[in-house]
Amino acid sequence: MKKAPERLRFSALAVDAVVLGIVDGELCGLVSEVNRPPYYVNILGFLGGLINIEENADEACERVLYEKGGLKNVYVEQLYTFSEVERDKRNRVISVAYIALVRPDTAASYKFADASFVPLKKLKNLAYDHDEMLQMAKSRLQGKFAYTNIAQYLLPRHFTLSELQATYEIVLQKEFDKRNFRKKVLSLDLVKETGLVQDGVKNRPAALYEFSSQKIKEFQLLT
Amino acid sequence: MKKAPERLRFSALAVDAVVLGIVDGELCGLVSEVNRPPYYVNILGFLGGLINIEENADEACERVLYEKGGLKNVYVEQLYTFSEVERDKRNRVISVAYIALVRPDTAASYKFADASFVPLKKLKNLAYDHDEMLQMAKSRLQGKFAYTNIAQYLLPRHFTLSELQATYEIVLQKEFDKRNFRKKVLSLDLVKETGLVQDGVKNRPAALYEFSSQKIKEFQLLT
DNA sequence: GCAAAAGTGTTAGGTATACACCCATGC
DNA sequence: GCATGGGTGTATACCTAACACTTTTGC
Repeated sequence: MKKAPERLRFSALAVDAVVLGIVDGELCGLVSEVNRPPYYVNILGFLGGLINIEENADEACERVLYEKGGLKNVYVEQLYTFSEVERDKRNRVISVAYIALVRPDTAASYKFADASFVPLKKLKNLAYDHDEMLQMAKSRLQGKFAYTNIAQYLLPRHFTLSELQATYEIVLQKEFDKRNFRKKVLSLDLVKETGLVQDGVKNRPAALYEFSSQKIKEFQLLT
Repeated sequence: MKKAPERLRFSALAVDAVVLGIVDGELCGLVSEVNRPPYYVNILGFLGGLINIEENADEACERVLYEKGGLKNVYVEQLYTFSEVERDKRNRVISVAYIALVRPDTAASYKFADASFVPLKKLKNLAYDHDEMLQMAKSRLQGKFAYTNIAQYLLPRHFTLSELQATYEIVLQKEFDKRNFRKKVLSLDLVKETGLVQDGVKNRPAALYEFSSQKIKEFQLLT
């Protein structure tokens, strides 16, 4: 593979990953300290890194998630490409942004370098154009929650219907009626019983469910 | 604005535009001959071009649409970024793809260099990864038709409800009941009457409507 | 008066919403 | 036995889907 001719190669290419997960009932984003003097110091930003010559953007994202976040096998999807000329004040950098979703076990016990999960409502004044990235990631997630089974990537493999409902309520910022919610997810075949029940809880143990399909599938709106 | 350091600048950056419009009751894409020996000869592809150092991807797309397609003031939205290492066999090129929509007057009388509107079902074996781009553009358009007022960009400013219905049927490849369709679009306030009627038709003239909002707005699903 | 497309209402079935109490378990 | 969250049914309003005939115009 040849490089492009010199005059056409003015920009670096990066990926940024908006990693989302639920911690203590709140939707959180994974951020770390950005330290790029003189413009970006004492400021938070999402994980990001440059694309290498031998990889595509998806592969770069996967690598960055592992190298900078210690994350492997997480759900990712491309979000949007940010290309404002001055989006990085130091150099021209075009960034392909991704959304990644992690399950609660990963998010709750997260420990890697200086990266940490911070509730979205505390994520303001991030580095570069990461505020905009976050807004877009949030709307995209909410959109997909309504008509796909993407919620599975924010839940453990087995979960109770109350946990599922809580996940929807946290992401969509909206409450659901317990009975109607259950009827809906069951009638859509979104989830199915595992036959297992909770263990070690101090109240009546709930039945454990799993998603019917591991693949992203489209459903009717959960408004 | 400095360029990025040399070792980080291996790729050219391009935009490609999947321009869609309806001609003779068919959804068509705007393609032109690609002539890039030795790999891409006698083959069709969407309009595309390189991003310049002083512009962002949206601006590059707008410029390419004008320079290579003679198009101005058309609706555009970013679709997806294609970054496979070998997507262009000559050089490493990462491309930010866009969807653009043109109104029937533009599409029907289109004439610019060798570009032309070709029905989607005839667009096979396009250059680069443009087949994949087209599939993605088509699904995106169908998705947005179902829950936004994006249809306005494929219609004239004033249109009859039958034309609106035909547009939905062409894009979604699905027939609607005339009475139910009308009830739906009116109850959603998707469109409103202009008070005008058709002129010069040899049957009963239909009332002309316009979209209630010029901005992209979300609605309930038109399934 | 005929051809062509416009325009219009009703019914039935299904989906969405609102709402309150009993159940199983651990302590 | 009490505190905690689990689990369940019904009635109503609303929305969707199916369906056919009359109206207006140009020629």
